[in-house]
Amino acid sequence: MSDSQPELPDRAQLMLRSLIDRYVRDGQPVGSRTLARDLGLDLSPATIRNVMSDLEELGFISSPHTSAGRVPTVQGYRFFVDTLLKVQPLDSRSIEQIRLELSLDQSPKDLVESASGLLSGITQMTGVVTLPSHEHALFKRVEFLPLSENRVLAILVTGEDEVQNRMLRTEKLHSPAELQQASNYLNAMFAGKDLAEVRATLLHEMQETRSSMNSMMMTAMQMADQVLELNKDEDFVMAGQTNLMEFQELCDFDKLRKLFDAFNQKRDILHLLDQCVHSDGIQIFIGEESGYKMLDECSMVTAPYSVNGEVMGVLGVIGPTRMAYERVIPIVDATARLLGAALNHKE
Amino acid sequence: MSDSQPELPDRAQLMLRSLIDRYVRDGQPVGSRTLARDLGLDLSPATIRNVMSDLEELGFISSPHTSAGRVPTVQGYRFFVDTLLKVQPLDSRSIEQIRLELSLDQSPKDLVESASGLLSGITQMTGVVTLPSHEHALFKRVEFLPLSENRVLAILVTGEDEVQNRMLRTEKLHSPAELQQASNYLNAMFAGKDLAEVRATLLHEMQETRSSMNSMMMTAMQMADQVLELNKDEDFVMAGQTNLMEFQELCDFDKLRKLFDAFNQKRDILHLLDQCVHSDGIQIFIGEESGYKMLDECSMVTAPYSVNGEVMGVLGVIGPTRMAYERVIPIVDATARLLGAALNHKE
DNA sequence: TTTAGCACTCCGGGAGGAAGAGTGCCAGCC
DNA sequence: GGCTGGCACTCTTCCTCCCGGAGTGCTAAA
Repeated sequence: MSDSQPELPDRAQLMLRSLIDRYVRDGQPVGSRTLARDLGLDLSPATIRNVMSDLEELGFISSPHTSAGRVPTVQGYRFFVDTLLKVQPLDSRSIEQIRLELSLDQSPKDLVESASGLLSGITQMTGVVTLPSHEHALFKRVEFLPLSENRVLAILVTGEDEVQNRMLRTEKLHSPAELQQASNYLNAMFAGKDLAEVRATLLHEMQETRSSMNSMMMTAMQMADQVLELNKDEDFVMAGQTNLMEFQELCDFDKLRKLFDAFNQKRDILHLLDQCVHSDGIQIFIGEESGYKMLDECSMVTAPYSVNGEVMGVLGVIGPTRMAYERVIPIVDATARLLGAALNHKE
Repeated sequence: MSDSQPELPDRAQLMLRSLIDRYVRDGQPVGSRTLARDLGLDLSPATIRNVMSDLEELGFISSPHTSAGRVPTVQGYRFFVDTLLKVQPLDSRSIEQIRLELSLDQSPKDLVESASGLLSGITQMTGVVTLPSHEHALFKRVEFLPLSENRVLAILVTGEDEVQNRMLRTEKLHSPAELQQASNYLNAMFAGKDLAEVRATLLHEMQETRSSMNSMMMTAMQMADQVLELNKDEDFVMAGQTNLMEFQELCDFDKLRKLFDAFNQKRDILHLLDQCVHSDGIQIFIGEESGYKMLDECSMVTAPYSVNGEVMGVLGVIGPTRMAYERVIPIVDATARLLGAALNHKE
């Protein structure tokens, strides 16, 4: 499949390109006459029809019914995106707009909100941004505060003063002094280390040196383990869901409902975004490619964003399959870079 | 107006009631024949028509067009809700379901999520619950953690171990010992007091005794003030927005979009909910009564929920004007009580 | 290889008509 | 005076039919 059409004639490529352009703009099936005009070459509709027929044979376009022009198929979009598309960099004005918006003094959480707002605002589709992962943040310190009964509040400070708290339930009551000792011990041991590494060390230590640990160390270890355990919960932020209601191809209450439900559920979307974390660079799911029915008529363009070379999360845009990929891709790309940069200034 | 029809004949009331019942069930304009059958009395459609004509005159019902039966107006619903409705308590099975769901060990935030989920699940409409106000929580203790530069992390523990943190920026660097001193001072001074009261005392002290304070006290006061300052942000949680897509009367993309946008915006909804905080008991906005265009075809049934007699927030249901008020009201009512109770167990 | 011509197909919209639902009003009945 | 049957009228909804437009595929010729 991958190399059975390495030599799709230039003219056919040009036509596919032109057809997609046109279809993206109008949302109407494109006929041979229209295409002939758009193309600018001096070809008659009849000629165009022949080539279109070839393109249909190859599965790049299809017609909704006998007399209705052609529409790109998923494979058509795929070919277009993979080999026809030349992504031009985003114009500097838009870049400045994004940079400006993200340069305001904001917490990481707010930055992420801004980014998704920007994505949806600029593209008029739905923006989505995962919260930055803490997995590889640096352990700075941990403090334990005794609460009532056998509950302890753990405060974990990471990286450049990101704070998380966890409520722990301990088996026995600990005095403030004990807790202080435990945190001192942990802080001395782990300060400046990568959280994932801390966790690994922790597990290892608890297995290997269990017998030789005194009870304070043991307590400290167990509590630290509890603190880090919950550290993997992922989440994302969305904006502009309702923008999707403006696209006729999605104007079906049933489909739309399934889509919105999936947005609220978060699970499936999260799973999809997860798949994009490790594809360094732009990742695109077109229509059914995502594997989720509710996204059958949608595409998703994503890019990971990173700080200091470490991937922190993913952001992207969800819209109808018929979207202006060459416009969306640079937007997503730029936003990812600029969000990374903005987060870096924080850290 | 209010007493020009104190004496709407019983039969007319019965008919209005019956008509609304029917309309709520079917969503179709109700004709005289149908109503005659529903009513059970031995009256001919012609008689019914006469009374309907009166009800129309009074503004309680109206007909979409000449030959289409009648539909309740907002005033019709209002009259129904205010004087015709007898709210029967919720059946014990549903109550148990709610109680059970809310009795799981959850944080207040999770409880609120559960409550809105329950509201939307049971009613098949949209559930909304404000987060419990912290304004009158009890001050338990505060801790300050020095971070880098001149930033300090303040941890405020209230009530029964609710934790909030705030990042403070202080003018000068404080040593850990100073911070410890400050928190000791504040904890000794305010433990067990109401947050609002703490705030008031704080402001008062800072004005009155400024000159006689030593710098440590001053610092402590200022930081405490900063901590409490941000304590008023309100927010709510929604569930089941998409349920509204199942109602034909809302199946207009434009209206639906405006509605969903308002849900995401939060501002207007929050404002509406705010109005319901102090109406002790069920509050109902029918159609345009809310004053917001996007809710013109919707109604909202709310009830405040409280802990120990102190109102903590509001919850409610948003659905089409044509909703089964006598079913929804007890659900909202019961959920409010049970949420209050569940939060009380926490506190 | 390209093109003009032609027959064919299918969608969309408008016209027309029939059926159904409901109304208002009137005249008669209890 | 209230209730009822009857009747004419209105308005929506749905179906069908039909036509025009758009676009196709095929063929034959340049």
